[in-house]
Amino acid sequence: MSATSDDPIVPDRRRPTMRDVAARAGVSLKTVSRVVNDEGGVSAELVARVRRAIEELDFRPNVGASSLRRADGKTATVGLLLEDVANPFSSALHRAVEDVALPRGVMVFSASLDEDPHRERELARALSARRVDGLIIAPAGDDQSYLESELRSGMAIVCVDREARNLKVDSVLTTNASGAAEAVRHLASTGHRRIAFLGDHPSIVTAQQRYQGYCDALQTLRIPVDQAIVAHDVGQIDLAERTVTALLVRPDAPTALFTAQNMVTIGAARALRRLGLERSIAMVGFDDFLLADLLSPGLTVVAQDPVAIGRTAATIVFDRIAGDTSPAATHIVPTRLVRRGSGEIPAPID
Amino acid sequence: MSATSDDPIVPDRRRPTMRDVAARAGVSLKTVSRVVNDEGGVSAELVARVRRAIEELDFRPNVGASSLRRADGKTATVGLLLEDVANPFSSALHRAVEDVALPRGVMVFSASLDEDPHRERELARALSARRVDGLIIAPAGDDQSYLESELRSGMAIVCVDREARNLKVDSVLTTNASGAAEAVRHLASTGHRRIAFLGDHPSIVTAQQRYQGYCDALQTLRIPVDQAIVAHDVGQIDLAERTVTALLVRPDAPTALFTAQNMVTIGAARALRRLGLERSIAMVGFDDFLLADLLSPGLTVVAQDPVAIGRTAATIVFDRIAGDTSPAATHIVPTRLVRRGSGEIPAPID
DNA sequence: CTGTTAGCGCTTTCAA
DNA sequence: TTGAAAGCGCTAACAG
Repeated sequence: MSATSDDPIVPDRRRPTMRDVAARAGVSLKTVSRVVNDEGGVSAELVARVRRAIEELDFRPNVGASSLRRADGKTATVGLLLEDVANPFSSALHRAVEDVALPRGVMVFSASLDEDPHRERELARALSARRVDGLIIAPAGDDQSYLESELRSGMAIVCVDREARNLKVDSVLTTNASGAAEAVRHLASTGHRRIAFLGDHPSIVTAQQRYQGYCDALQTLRIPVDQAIVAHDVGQIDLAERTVTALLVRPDAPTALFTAQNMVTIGAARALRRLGLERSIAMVGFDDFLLADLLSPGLTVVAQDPVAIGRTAATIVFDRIAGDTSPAATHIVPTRLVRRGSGEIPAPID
Repeated sequence: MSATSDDPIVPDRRRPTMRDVAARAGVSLKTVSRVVNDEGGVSAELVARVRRAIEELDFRPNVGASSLRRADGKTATVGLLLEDVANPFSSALHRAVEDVALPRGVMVFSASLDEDPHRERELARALSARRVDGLIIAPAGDDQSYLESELRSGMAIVCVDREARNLKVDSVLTTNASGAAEAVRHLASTGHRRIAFLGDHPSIVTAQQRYQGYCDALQTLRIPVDQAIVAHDVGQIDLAERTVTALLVRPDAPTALFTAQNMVTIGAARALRRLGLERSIAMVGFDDFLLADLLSPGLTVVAQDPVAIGRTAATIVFDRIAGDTSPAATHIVPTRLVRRGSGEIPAPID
């Protein structure tokens, strides 16, 4: 459905430039530049005249042109490459970055990588072509050496969620392994010994680290890892749902689930609900989400802190842009176990 | 926590330019330009030599510089101004815009307005200074005439979710009023006559339109609007929760709720759950969200289609950028009632 | 097919 | 305190 108004949209004006402003104010180009950039050293009267001309012409400085000539070459833009701007983890992180960038007059380019290494390189190239001052990236591929030349030519780069491979840059990470281990120990503390692992594709580093944490915890508890109740690569809701359903009808079904990714957790919750088992099978998910407390039982999770990750990464990027040349460092943002019910269902006594 | 590696990060190289590439390949600047832009009319041998030089130097064209000189002045960037990049509606829309932009080689600047008209103007100005080819905006303020000069100088502008005031541009809107009316009629169809309205601040146009739909439906049903069970400006989860709780302990409490915004719906669901009334009080929310089907009962909603809105808006922007000068039009993306249980609880027989 | 010259809008450098 | 000239990296317009 669509309604149409009357007159066509047609641009009818060339944008005014500093030259136009200068002519109108009866001053030189450089004086306008001084006023626009608050450089000082201009008489009050000329400042007023220039300001008025700017108003009248609706002049907007062209930051592209200014950064071209400027000594430091800064564009006052940064790039943000995330898994998917629409997922809750990414978008919370995005917002945190924005909150650091905007007060500094910096705009952010954002885009989604979809776990596609080729797409990662394309987008990094596109951002490089736009001369972003900084880049915050959650790498999709397993080799970031292609960013070497950006780094050497002065682009500030910080990795979030996953560290860069073959590239020395700052990174801001979650405690994936120890968080996963905590989830498993928590389940074991109420008697569970058959705890299933359901995670994303193991080519994703964080998925691997969470699996590692699962294995570590089981080993400490002297519980053997049983591949029959381990499922990798079930990172989509419906896939996770089907897998959990299949798992639970087995004779030696698990009594507890550790779901190592958001979509997996949701799929598993659906399966439990459909089977009427949500109060019998214990479950802890990795990564929190809105509404997890509204389900019945509430969903126990190991919560990440995407806002802290984004804020930290952005702060580092701007420090680097401002000239910090200290060695690259890794910053860890801890996870937190949030008990809501699903993770506190005890193992059957049998 | 943070771990440090060894060598400091220090830029050591000026970015190569076309001039450098030309020198290395032993050709003129213009030949490099031709190769970079696939203009054709260059011998295979020179193309190869230029390509090699580009590889060796790790040259990246500077789109800022090129757009400065280019006749059409295009920057291959668009701006996206949303309510909050972290909320599900905005971020789904964001992703849809990205999916239209990236295949065309266009990068997107995104930012959040937080319902702040001043912030809207600041950010629009920042995007204008970066010479975005197009702007997709969900207006926060009630006057967009300040964008007039951008429009006249050729920036393609499309509004989403809310229409522009005092500015003739395309807009892509949801059926707010009729969707709300459908929700109310749906509740009335199972006998409800005391249906509460809980919405966002009425200065927000969409909130107003949804309230209008609520009133319209009641009028058609010959049910008087009772301000005692109407609450505006409860757009935060905890506020909505408290308000619903207060509403339900009244002697003449409503038997059904229409919650006109996402956060309101969530707050109301929490209140119902806390009061143990989730199977007694009917409820329909405006705007869908992940997991609404996992609650018990499942949440009945009037679903918007942020992906369709974003895709439509982006397509229009690119048509405009490509030269479409037809009159501004309004495009409507319909809502859809999704029955999941909460909206089908009948009124008590009393 | 290839190259030269000028200039996009701005800041830098230097002179008045 | 003010301004003139040069040039950032690139493409347009024109020659050869």
